[in-house]
Amino acid sequence: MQAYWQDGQAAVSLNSVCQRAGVSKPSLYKEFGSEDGLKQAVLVDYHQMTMAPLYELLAVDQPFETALEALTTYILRDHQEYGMPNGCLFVDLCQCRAQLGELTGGQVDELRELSIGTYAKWIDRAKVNGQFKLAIPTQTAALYIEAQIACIMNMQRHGAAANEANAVFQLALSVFE
Amino acid sequence: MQAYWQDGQAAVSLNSVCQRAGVSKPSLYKEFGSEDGLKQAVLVDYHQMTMAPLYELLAVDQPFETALEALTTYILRDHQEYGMPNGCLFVDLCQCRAQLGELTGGQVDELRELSIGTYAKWIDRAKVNGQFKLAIPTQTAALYIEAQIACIMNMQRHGAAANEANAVFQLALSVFE
DNA sequence: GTTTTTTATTACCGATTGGTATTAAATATG
DNA sequence: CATATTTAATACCAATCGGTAATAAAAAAC
Repeated sequence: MQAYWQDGQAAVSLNSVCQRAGVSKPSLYKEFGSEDGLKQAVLVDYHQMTMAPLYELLAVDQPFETALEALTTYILRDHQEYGMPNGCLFVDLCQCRAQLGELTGGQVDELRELSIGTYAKWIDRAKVNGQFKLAIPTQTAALYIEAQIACIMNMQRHGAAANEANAVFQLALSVFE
Repeated sequence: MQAYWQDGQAAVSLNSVCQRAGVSKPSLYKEFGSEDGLKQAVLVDYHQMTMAPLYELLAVDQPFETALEALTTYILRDHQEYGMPNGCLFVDLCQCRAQLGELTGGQVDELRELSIGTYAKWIDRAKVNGQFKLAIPTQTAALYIEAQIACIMNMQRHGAAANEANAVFQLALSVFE
């Protein structure tokens, strides 16, 4: 996960993974079956570690504005502080969707649906509570949030200054205020 | 250019380029020196064809709102109609910046500066004319525009429905209204 | 303590990568 | 027409890719 996250999934070979993990190639194949299987397993782990917490955050019953702030704080937290590479492994995988194997590709699709569905539910709740004032379809808003998160993850990974990325993200989310 | 644009620069080998172009490998090397040289040349061409027109659009002396509409129209035009692949070759290269060679990487940096600089000049002009009301640094706004364009190009390339991508982009640019 | 069974390693597979030396074809010169 | 010169294609290079068969080491069973 560390290697894929840090160097970009497409730039990391199986050989280098084995070398880095101090594991022989047949051992890795015994465990994951194929490169595709490894990537899928990594993605599931990554999702559990870094994305699931965000969904829980949005499931909490609190004012839309408060949740929006919590989301912003979570997304813009300094990865380095937690010993994590910049950027987002999931975003990286989404962008290379066409080059992925069956397992990883399917997992990506599944998690994208989950992601957008979570945003949509959150927004629908806010609409019911009268806290979401914008007159746009829920789906559009959900896609917008997903896109903006991906956008900022790309900026962070590309090495953009933290304050610049933060400013861009806050500007993007200001449409909801 | 067609191959890189359509399939993603990283997924296209030199061999396949030669095969596709009906050119032998030594001939290609005579012309471009290396894969790095080919990609740089492709990028320069791509920029001239699809990005330079946008800059010219922003250089025209017209109200900010009008230019914003022109920008939106240009960005959201249907690529298929013009026989172009979806997405943006430049955005693709930016996202793989770390994996690029010296020539292509340098060219990417140069064109990114040009791109952001162009947006910044446009916004500064709008500020002087009192047409840009938002109280944010020019650099932030320029980065924001670049990010939103990249964002929508990614959506288009990923196969998002045109109306969804359009809605997201228009929502993003609505912060300037 | 010897034999079986499991575990993990080395060494290899064909395919493909970017890149070139060598050779054949075509053009220009005499 | 024959020779020199340029142009381009075939055939090859080492390195690396994902993946696996053969084999050595360790653990379990007797």
